Amino acid sequence: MSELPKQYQPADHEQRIYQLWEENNAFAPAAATPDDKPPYSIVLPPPNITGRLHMGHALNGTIQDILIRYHRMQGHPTVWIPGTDHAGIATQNVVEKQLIKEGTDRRQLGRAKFIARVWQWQEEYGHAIIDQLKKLGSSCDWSRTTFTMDENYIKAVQHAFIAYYNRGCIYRGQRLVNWCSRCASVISDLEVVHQDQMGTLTTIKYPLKDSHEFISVATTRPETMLGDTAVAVHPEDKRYQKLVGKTVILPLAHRRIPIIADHRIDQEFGTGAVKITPAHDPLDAAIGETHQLPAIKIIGEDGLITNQAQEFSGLTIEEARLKVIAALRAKDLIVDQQDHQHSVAVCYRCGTTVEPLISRQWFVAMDKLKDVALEAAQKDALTFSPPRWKDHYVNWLTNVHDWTISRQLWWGHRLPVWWKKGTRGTEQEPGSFKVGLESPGKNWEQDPDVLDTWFSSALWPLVTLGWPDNNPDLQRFYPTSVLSTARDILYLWVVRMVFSGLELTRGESYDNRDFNQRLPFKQVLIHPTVLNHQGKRMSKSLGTGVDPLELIAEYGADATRFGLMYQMNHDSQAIKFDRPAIKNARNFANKIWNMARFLDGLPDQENPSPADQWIKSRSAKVTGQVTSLIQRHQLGEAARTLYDFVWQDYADWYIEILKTEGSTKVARQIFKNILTLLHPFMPHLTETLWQHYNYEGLLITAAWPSPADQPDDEIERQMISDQSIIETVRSARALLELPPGLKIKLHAPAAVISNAALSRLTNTEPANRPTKKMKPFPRPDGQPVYLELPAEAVDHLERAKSKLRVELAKLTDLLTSQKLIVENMKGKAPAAKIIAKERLIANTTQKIAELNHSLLLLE
RNA sequence: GCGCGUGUAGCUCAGUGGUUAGAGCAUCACAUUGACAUUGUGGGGGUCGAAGGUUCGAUUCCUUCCACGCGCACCA
Repeated sequence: MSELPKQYQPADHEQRIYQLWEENNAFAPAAATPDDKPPYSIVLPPPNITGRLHMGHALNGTIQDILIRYHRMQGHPTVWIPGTDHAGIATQNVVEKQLIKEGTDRRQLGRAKFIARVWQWQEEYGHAIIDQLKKLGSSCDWSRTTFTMDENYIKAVQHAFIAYYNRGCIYRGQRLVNWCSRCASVISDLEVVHQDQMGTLTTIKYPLKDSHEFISVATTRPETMLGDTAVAVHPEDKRYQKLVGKTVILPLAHRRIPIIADHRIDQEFGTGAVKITPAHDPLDAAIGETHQLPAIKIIGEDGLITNQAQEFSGLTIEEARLKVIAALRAKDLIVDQQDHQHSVAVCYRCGTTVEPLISRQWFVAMDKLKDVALEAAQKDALTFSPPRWKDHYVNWLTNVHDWTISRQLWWGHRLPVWWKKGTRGTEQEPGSFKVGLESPGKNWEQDPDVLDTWFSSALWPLVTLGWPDNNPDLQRFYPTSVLSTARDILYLWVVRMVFSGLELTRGESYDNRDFNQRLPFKQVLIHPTVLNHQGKRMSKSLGTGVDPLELIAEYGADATRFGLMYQMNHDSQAIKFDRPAIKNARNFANKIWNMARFLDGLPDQENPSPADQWIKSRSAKVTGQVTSLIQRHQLGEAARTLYDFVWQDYADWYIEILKTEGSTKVARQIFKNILTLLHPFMPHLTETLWQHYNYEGLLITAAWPSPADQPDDEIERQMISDQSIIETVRSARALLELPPGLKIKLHAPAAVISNAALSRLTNTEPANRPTKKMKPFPRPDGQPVYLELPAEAVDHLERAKSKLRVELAKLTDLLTSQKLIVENMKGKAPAAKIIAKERLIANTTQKIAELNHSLLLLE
């Protein structure tokens, strides 16, 4: 056995250990299970190829790796499947920016060359984040690494589209959608975020036909009046009831539009009368549908005013707004303009204001898919941790709208849709396409659109396991065991995986799986968001981020992992990142390292002590607790339990006692158990030491311990009592300013710790009985330890006395109030409670007597 | 606007209807040339966000309010 260096230097071991695991194929699932344990599987949420490892990845990676390593050690055939997402818009943006720097753009390049450029980019940079995950120690089965644009993935996506289409779950329709003019694409409702902005609320007079009267409407978007097809009021609005059914002449456009009544109008807002623009506003579209109003599209996909609006045609929205207001003002039709705060829809990728407009797109019909996904949650076949996320899931799915899945981008999955040449986008459109893998023939061309990135991500657990083939992997590892993710993609991704999985594994080809077997995963773990120390979002642009790679370089992967876990509470929504916690975890790693060095240097010693029994009991208890905590996904609590056990019980107490007495065999056995329990949290350090000791095989595939001994509550109680002796002596020594080197006499009866050890830990000499020269110092339970003090210490004795008097006063007050409470309790509280309280009073009374006695002897 | 979460020591967080509310970090004092200064020991530090209510008793349960965070929403 070689000698360990004085400090644990992560950089000297991490890479070497990781290679050792890879060389031994340790990340692959075990083939057979002697005791028939069920398979355990997790799919890694695929990071975007444009991404760089951030704290969220580091946290989620650690959580998943702990679960994977724990189950692997428990003997389950375990697999963690990694991969990356092609991230349509994000990646296209990155490459487009590159092109702009080169002085060109994608349109000049053309579609085929542009796609080639994206692939080139992907090959060069797309694996960066995977390499970074390895640095964390992630034990993914890299042989299964999947990219959402792999050949088989592309096939699977098309297969899914076709299956959905054939079952009526995908349709092409003309509807109001969100248009991002910068991305030049439609985006789904979930890709829109709302931002509060200051704008202007303009009130405009609309003249009534055959009258000199007006009806005034308020709007933040005057330019859309060009597309108005009605004015709406609330049916019960007394101001307008007599106008309902009349006609107004729409200024500028000179069209006749009706005044209608609809209960969705808010009488309180503005003038209570609203202009209705069905082609460019969601509420107006809904009202338009009810009242069968025409929709006039006055804003096009290019973000410019269409030729539906004569002299405004070709203007940008801002230009049109100014021109409309000027024209209205010229006709004296503006009543007033006020500052107004309202929320504006913007694209979550680029922040561009989203334009609602009517467009023909492809949609997933959610009505057909949501019910079974809801049922899964309601019947708890799918569970959430923390459980409150179930409500969010149910609520969102209950109110879900159809999902717009086509995108007018170039980078992504092409739709398996074929058009008769020249028919797409024309009035003859319906019926002029076919859906299928192959082109129907010469005169057909493939739809140029691509699918929403989330459409392919939604198939992730399926395709990574071989779907659409019902192959052995799918049979073995599907449904996966848990899905761990951040909350911000619950709707974008998690929900969509659930209904996709449920729908696409139906039927004979999949052994007529029942409902539970069709879910992509059984449990959803929503981990906290890592915020910076001020509780603000970590953001690269604001410079408020912490780079996990930098932490790994400075403190090591294990410290980064353990420090994160130590801070985490799985039920809370945030972690305010605390760098000292990572440093502390680094110190912890070093502490363990030095415990190993100490054991290495320790000659074998069989000098049995009750302390051996005590540490065995503690170890057994902690083994049980940690197992149960991991099982319940309470990883933060598990880390803290281990930390306390290792540093306090094992290092500070047991090893210190071992310097006097005890069994090195027991010490080594417990240390081995510690390495095993700690392995999921600190894999490199523990494996390094495991190899150092030449233990059998690799720790990564070693068996998870079950408690080797019965916890012994009695000995643990005795040990706590013994510890209080030592603490009381140390406290007294500090209080009386006794020189640390000075040996004094001590009398105190200990049960677990021998006199020799006691003597060493307190720097005292044992005395068999209290002599007259000895002074009593009460322990927390009131029982005294006796110390024989040197002459100079007696000067400080007054301190001990006054401390004791303060303590006595407090206890006397406590006793009085306790007696009062128990009087009040009589006849009101349950008998058992009263008895417990009375016992407490007896204890307090006895303790007061003990302290009084001590005080008397001190005087 | 509706909903969810959080508020406990200087900081980050545990915890509990009933004894004197805990930990880590930070801080202060002391120690240390044999596992470890990435160490050890001891100390100081909190009217548990505010106000009401339920209860013999509330930091804990309920209500309201305040602050912060996060969702959802068709406020034209």
